[in-house]
Amino acid sequence: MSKLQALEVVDAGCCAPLSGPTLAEDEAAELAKVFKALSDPVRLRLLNLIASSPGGEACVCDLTGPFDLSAPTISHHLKVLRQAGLIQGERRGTWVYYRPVPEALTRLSGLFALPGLAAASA
Amino acid sequence: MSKLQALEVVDAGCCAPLSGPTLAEDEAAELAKVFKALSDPVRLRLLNLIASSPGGEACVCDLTGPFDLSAPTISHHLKVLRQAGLIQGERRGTWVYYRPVPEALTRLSGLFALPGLAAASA
DNA sequence: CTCCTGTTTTGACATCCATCGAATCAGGAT
DNA sequence: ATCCTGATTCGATGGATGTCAAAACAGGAG
Repeated sequence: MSKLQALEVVDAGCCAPLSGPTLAEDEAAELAKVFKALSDPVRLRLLNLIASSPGGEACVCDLTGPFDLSAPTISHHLKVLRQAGLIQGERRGTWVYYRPVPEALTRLSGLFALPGLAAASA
Repeated sequence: MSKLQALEVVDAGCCAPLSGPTLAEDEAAELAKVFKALSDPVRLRLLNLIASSPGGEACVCDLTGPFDLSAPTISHHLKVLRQAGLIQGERRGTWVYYRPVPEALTRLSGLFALPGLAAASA
């Protein structure tokens, strides 16, 4: 049980846009978990910090500083993001490094694609 | 105050991807509200029903049936989606019709765009 | 081995949220 | 005017969630 990259979210249908065919109840429930993980400002900033880090990964030790929160709280938020399948962690010696899961992000991107629209800026 | 399309969410920066430059605290807070609105299975299905309706809009009277929930609860969820700027409502006579706000959806789509990736399927 | 540092888990607590019934508002019909 | 139906708001309640301190775990250094 020391696997840090375990995803607990079932990988349901990948790319059907929200404006597509009817969303099944279990698909909706599964997607809701992902959005719940994103529904906290701290987790959003954590994901942003990780995704924008050079090398595509960030050490937990660098993620605690930017916040006025205790280490357990940061660890809790990282766990939520991990269980949502948005990030994955790896231990290297003393430190743990997190990186985004690209498939999860691109999947979300496709979710909001609109049928007729190519790109609507502002 | 009978305006049903009032958006209470400040329209912060439109399209900077999550993997882009550092997310400011207030941007993160504002975005978190939007994701919180999406973090409920019922609201996800409501948005899906609305977005996939012929004519791009759906009557509230048609949104109550698919759920085993009371009308006040559905109304509550619609209000949350509305206040997040994801849908907008209009009263026509006895009935109220909701439609998605395209800019809100395309903005979210851009959020998850990955720097190097054009499109990663599956 | 014993420390020490980084990270996660545990347990508790305050706050928030989804849901309901009852009441209220909006608008058409009689 | 009075009714009736659709939709929202109000008030209450059980359950989920963010936060912390304390404890436990992981791994390197002395």
